[in-house]
Amino acid sequence: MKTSVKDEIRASGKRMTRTRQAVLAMLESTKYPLSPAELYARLKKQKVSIDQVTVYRNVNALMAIGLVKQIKLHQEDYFRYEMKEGRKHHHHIRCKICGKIEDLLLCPLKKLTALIERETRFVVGDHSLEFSGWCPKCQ
Amino acid sequence: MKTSVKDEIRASGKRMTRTRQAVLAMLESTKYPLSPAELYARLKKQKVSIDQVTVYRNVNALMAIGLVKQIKLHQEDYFRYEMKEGRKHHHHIRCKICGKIEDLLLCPLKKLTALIERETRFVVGDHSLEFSGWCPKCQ
DNA sequence: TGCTAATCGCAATTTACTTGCAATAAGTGA
DNA sequence: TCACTTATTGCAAGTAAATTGCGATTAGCA
Repeated sequence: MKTSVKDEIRASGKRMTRTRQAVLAMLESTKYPLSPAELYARLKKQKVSIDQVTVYRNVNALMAIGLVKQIKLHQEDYFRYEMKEGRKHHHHIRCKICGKIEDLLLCPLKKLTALIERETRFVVGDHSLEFSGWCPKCQ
Repeated sequence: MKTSVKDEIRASGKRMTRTRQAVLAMLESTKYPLSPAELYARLKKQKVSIDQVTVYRNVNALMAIGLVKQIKLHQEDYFRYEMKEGRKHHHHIRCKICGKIEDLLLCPLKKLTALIERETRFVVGDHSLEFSGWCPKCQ
C-alpha cells in the first residue's frame, strides 16, 4: 500500500485501521470491481477478522473521499467497487452466462456532451456505460 | 390501447385484465421510465384498485413477453420500466438534484462492437448507457 | 501512557422485490 | 349464455442487499 493512500485517508479525518487496509489491499489487487459480498468472502478466506457491515461501511467511507468508485452493472442487483486511484476512465463488459467482468479502456463519449447539452439543456456530469455479451469460454 | 398489444398478450398465454390494462396505459402515457413504486402511486391516485405486488408481477410479465423494458439507473437502487413497443433505441439522462429523467435519442455505440469484440474476444450483446447531470431547473 | 473520537462487531431495521396460498375472474368451448 | 380451467389478484410472510443504533475497541496524537 502506498503511503499516499494512507495520507489521503488521514487528510479526510479518517483512520487507517487494519481492517480498512485489508479492504483496500483486496480492491487494489483485484482486476475487476468487487461486490461487498465478494470482498467479505475473500477477506474471510485470508483469515482477516471482519464483519459484513464493516465491509459496507468501508467501501462507503472510501467512496466518500474519492478513493473508490461505485459501479452498478445492470444485470445485477447489488453494487460493486473498484479503486479509482491512478486508473484511467474506463467501462466494463460482463458475460451473460458466467458473470465474468472485464475492463474496456475505451470511451467514445467525449464528443457527445455538447450535443446532449444542446438537445436537453441539461448540464452533463458523469456517464455510465456497460456492455454485456458472451465471454470466450461461454460462447 | 391498441388491439395488437392485447393480441401479443393473448398470444403468450397471458390475459388482459383490468389491472394489467391500467399498468400498460400508465406506462404508455408516461414519457419516462417508471419505478414500481411510482406506478403504484399513480394508479392509486386514479382510483385503480391494485396491490404493490401486482405491479411487480405485471411489469415482470410484460417484460417476459417483450412489451416492456427494464432500466436501472446507476444513481438509484431500484428498477424502472418503460414501453418497448414502437420506440427507437435510446438512452437516458437523469438530474443529480431532482431526479428528472429525459430520453436521449442518440446512440454513439453502433461502430464500437467490432472494436470491443476484437479487444476482449467477447461477443457483444447489449449495452446500457446513462448520463447524469443538472437539469435546467436545478442548474 | 492516556485521551478522544473514529471504527468495529453484533443485532435489529429498512427497502426493493419475491413467494405461498386461497379467492377471483378472463377467456374458451359446449 | 353458462360452466370450467387456469391465469391473476390480494394479503401475509419471506429474501437479500444495505443501513442504523449502540456499546466496546482501537488509531492517532499530546
